[in-house]
Formats: sequence, structure tokens, C-alpha cells
Amino acid sequence: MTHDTPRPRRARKLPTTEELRIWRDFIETSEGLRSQLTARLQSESSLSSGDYAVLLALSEAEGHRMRSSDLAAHIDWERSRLSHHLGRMERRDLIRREECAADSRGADIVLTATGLQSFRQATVPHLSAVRELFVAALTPEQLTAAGDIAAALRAHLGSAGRQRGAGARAKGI
Amino acid sequence: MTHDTPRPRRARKLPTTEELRIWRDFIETSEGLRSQLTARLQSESSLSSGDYAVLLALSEAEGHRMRSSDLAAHIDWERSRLSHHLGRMERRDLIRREECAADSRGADIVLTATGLQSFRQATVPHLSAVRELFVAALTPEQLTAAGDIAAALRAHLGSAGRQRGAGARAKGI
DNA sequence: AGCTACTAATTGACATGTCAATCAGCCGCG
DNA sequence: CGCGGCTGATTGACATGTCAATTAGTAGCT
Repeated sequence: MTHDTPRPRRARKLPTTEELRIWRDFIETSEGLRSQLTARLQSESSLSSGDYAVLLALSEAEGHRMRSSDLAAHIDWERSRLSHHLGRMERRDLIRREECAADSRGADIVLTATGLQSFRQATVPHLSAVRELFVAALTPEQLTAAGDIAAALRAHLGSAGRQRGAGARAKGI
Repeated sequence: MTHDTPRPRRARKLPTTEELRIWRDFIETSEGLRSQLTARLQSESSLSSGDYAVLLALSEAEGHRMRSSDLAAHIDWERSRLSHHLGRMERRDLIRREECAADSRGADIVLTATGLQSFRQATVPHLSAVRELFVAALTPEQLTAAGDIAAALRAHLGSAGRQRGAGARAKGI
């Protein structure tokens, strides 16, 4: 008459077919959106969404310059990712690295004239693409709902997630 | 007192600040979700979401085998992407390539025993993660709304997008 | 000063994606 | 047949990401 763990009585509950369908629709659609936006940005301005995020942050920063760490925190990237990306952007003359006066370990990332110009040319087409592909596709109610859903998911991610490495990523698209 | 093109009256309409905020929330949150799911999958089964998509398709295929092209179409990947990925999966003994009897240009991709086992071990934890991070975060109304929003965006993408290369990508997460 | 611990940033190795080029085998048609 | 064009798949070059070192400089403590 033992009664220890007779049935698995699993803690894990699985989604229904319908829930799974919605999940797939949701995630695939947001992927599709992202890839469309990225492709347009690329073709209209030769910038990747990563480039855009970096340039946006720098263009808003005082003196068009920012410490590498601060930049990474601002756009929520890992530092090594940023470092690699800055290397590529520096080769294209979009940004420049300068020594940091305050802390000689640090690097100041500076927006170049070329970088600023590229960003300025990119921004209007990009924003209008956001409007066309996202905002215009939804009714006002749906748009509001999308905001609520994002907030709910994020709140949940913040509490339930976080256990495994990754947090919210990929700001600035 | 001239009145010629005093205002640009641009064809492009831009999103409002609020619309842009929702957009960013939406896209960043779905990125965060994706990265969480990917990280969990990785840590619980050493599979990437790409691996999972491929294994899922093969596990449902007749004879656990599929022509490379069909597989690519099924999961909506570019062929070269699939080819590279299959190379990596083959090295890990998750799949095997065999000559295709019908068309000797073709390749049959076959699920190995190892691959099937990995997939089977991954599926319950993965689905329960979907439930935990997505389904459980939303009210039933929000879940429905999420489905509607995805459908609306997808329909719009299908008509307005498509002009530039990329379509809906990244199935099977 | 000297030691230790912490922080900033980069680097290297490798996984993953895209695009263009290539290579081989199929097929229709003179 | 045989040739020109299409299709299936792979490849190479390179962009992008992640993770684990590594390098260099700062700071606190004795």
C-alpha cells in the first residue's frame, strides 16, 4: 500500500492544440515582421537593425558619444556583441572609438558625420515602414490590445524568466 | 507670399509616439520570448530552435524522411540555410543524408535514432515552456486577441510586404 | 607601496543566417 | 541523340550572435 509517487502527476501542463496554434502564429508573425523591417531598412539605407539601434542611441546621446558599457546597457545588448558590432561599424566609418579621458580602460563611442547622415536618411523610411507594416495593419483596439499583451508577457517574463541567462533582448528595431 | 510646396505634405505617414512605443514593446517582447524559449530548449535538450524545427518536421514525416527541398518548404527556410544547418546536424548525428532514388540530384534527409530520441526528450519541456511563458501569461481574452492580431499582421504582411525579398520566416519555434 | 578583487572592453572559437555562385542531374525539343 | 535551360543541393564569403577566456586598468585594504 505505498503511496509514494504512484502517478507522475506532472507539474508541467502542456498547451492545447489551439493555444499552440496561436503561439506559432504569434511568434512566426513577429519574426516575419522583423525580417520585413530589417530587409527594408537594409535596402533603403544599407543599415542593419543592429546598426540602427546603435546609431539611434548615439544620435540621442549628448555630444553624439557614449561609453561603450552605457551604450550596451541602453540598447540591452551583451557587451561582446556590441564590441563585435562596433568593430564592423567602425570599418564602415559609421562610428569611431576614442580613448576615454575619465577611465583609461574605457572607450568612448562617437558617432561620425557619415554615421549621423546614414541614420538621418534611414529614420523616416524606417518609421514609415513601421507604420505601414504594423500600425496600419491593426485596428485601434487591436493596437491597444497588442500593447497590453506585450506588457503582460513582459511582466511574466520578468518574474518567471530570468532563471536562464537571457532577458529581454534586441532593442531598437 | 508664395505658397508653392510650403509644407512637404509627405506621402509617408509616421507613427505617433504612442504607436511607436507599442511597436517597440511588441517587438522587443517577442524577441525576449523567443530568446527565453531558445535558451530553455538549449539547456534542457542541447537543441537549438532550428534543430527543433527540423526534427519536428522529420518526426512527423512518413518514414521519418523527407526530401531536402520539401523540408525547406515545410519549415519555410531558405535552402542554403537548411543545407548549412543539416551539415551541422549531421555532424551531431541527429540526421543523415541519403541518396534519393527517384532523382539522383536530390537528397533524402533521414531522422536518426539519436535525433528522434533528442526530439522526444525535448518536446514536453519545450511545450510546457511555451505554456508557461506565453499561454499562462495571458488572459483567455488576451490569448484570443493575440491570435487575431497575428492574423491581421500576417494578412497585411502578405499583401503589403512580399515586395522586398523576405516573407514569413522561422517556423517551428 | 603592494596585493587582491573587481570592472571595461576586446578577443577567439564557434553557431547561425544571407546572398551569390557553382555543380550536377533532369527534361523538353530540334 | 544532344544541347540548352531549369531544378536540387551544396559551397564560399561574409554578417551577426553567444559564450568563455583574456587583457588592462581601477580601487580598496593593509
